[in-house]
Amino acid sequence: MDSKKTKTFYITTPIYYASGNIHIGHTYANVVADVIARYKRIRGYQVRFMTGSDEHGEKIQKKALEAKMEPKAYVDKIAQSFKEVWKAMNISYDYYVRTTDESHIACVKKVFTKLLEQGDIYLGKYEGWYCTPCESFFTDAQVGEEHLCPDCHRPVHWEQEDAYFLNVKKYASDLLEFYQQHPNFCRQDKINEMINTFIKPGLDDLCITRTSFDWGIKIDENPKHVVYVWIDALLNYISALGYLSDDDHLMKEYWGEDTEILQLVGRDITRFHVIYWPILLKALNLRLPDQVLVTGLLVTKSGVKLSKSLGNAPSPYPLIERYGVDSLRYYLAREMQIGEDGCFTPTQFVDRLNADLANNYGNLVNRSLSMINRYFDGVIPEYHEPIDDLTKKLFADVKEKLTIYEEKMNDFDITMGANAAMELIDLGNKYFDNIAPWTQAKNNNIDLLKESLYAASELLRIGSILLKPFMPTKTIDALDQENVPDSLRTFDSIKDIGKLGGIHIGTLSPLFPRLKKDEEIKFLTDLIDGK
RNA sequence: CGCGGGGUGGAGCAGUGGUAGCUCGUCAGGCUCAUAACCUGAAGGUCGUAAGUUCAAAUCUUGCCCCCGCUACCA
Repeated sequence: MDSKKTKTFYITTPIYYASGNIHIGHTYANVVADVIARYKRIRGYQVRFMTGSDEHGEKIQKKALEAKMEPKAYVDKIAQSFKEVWKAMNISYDYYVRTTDESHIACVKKVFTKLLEQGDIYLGKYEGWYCTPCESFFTDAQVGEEHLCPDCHRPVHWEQEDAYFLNVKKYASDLLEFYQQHPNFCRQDKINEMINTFIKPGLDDLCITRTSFDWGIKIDENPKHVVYVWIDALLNYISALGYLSDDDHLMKEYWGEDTEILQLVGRDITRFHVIYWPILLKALNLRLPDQVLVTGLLVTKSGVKLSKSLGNAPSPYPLIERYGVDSLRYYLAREMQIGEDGCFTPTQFVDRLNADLANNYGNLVNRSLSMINRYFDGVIPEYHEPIDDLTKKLFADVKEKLTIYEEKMNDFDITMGANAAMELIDLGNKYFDNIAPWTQAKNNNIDLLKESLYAASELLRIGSILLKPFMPTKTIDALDQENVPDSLRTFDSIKDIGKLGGIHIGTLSPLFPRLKKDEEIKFLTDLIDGK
């Protein structure tokens, strides 16, 4: 059925601003992307998964100054620290893009020149309320009626400077048409919000250069101008594919018409990815992504966004050390409803890990394999067609959950995908209770004992395969304990029921130790309240 | 009337016309293979509020109250 050509899939995360440390809010988006990337890979896609860092701008220049470092040295350090987090989080990105990469800089300059030549960029005046001591422009809303600087509270004055603008007005109608023709481009409520708030009142041309600082990409045509964040950061998605470079084979491969392109963005940067980025692509006569998936943000209980500047977001490291990376990944993927804001709370964290991972998945692995040890000296019984109705029903139910899992995952609803996998595992607990293998053993009903433990072995194998994208290491651990051969660990092998008989299982150890609720809540609360 | 999302048992959510459901928590029972786990059952909701449409509304209409996000060059 499948075409001979391998399907390609390009997935990107936001690139994070290199001004501080990564916190769990950032890790959330990358976990979502990683789960999707891993899922696509096991479904046979040729995947390119990219993340990176945005390393230019005034703020970074200031930060570097404070740290008494050259900006480049400063961002080198930050980028390195980001990569370390992604390594610790098991983020399987294929490429890490930095906006200070030579190739990126070259691409941005070429794009600027191209757009200037074709008339989509022009030189104009940028106007706004200017605070001289802060060297910053502010909007009407920011300065308020008093016309005071929102940072230092001193008076601001109306000021203008030369700046280049991107002619976005010209593309507004094209964009609206695109939205209409591609209802899956982005969630409809977000699109409506964008249309009503920004497009309908009339889009203003976007100011894309600054002269007030110089840590950025200087344009060849007028080097006192540096490219401001929009054009610089957004282009990462294609500069990293070699757009306009001598070697653009990746661009052809992953930004071609046949590629499925998924871009993850946080809700806070929706506008740039749903309005300006598509316009930029249209101006460059390039295709648009298939979908911009807006993920929610992690917020505190009172609804405040977790952020670097507020300092209210824990680092992922203590969580990884204490609970293991897979637990954190699972929690983020499962607890946060994708697309909705989610709230990191100690109670929910502990409850979720105990309920799903320790009590359900981990415990089922343990109890199933323990029985195989106890009753069959660690050898999985041979398969035969199920005789007992309960076993028949179990296999039917497994199939049903599997279908739901696929549906949800194909829609990138990883929250419900994880849920379906967990429900599949949970079938095993009810099945055991109904069959009561321990009773069958006492009654010497060996056939049913064998049938039930074989069924459980398959259930664990399938469940572990489904959970692989979420928990790449613990699922391997589970499959190792069951000693499943590599050939039966692939997604495609899920349908190969009946091949586990005769396997001598491995050494058992609890996958996820049950957490002591009070202790862990205290630990987590202290962590959030500031170390 | 700026735009949009939302108010469902203790917590988090599903549910777009026809006996109000899920997960966690709580309580009671069961089981003993397992990580004090697992299974079963129970308690607990007038579905923000007021009115309307309908044989029938959490679900449609309208008013009101409350929470949240966005409101433009702040990543």
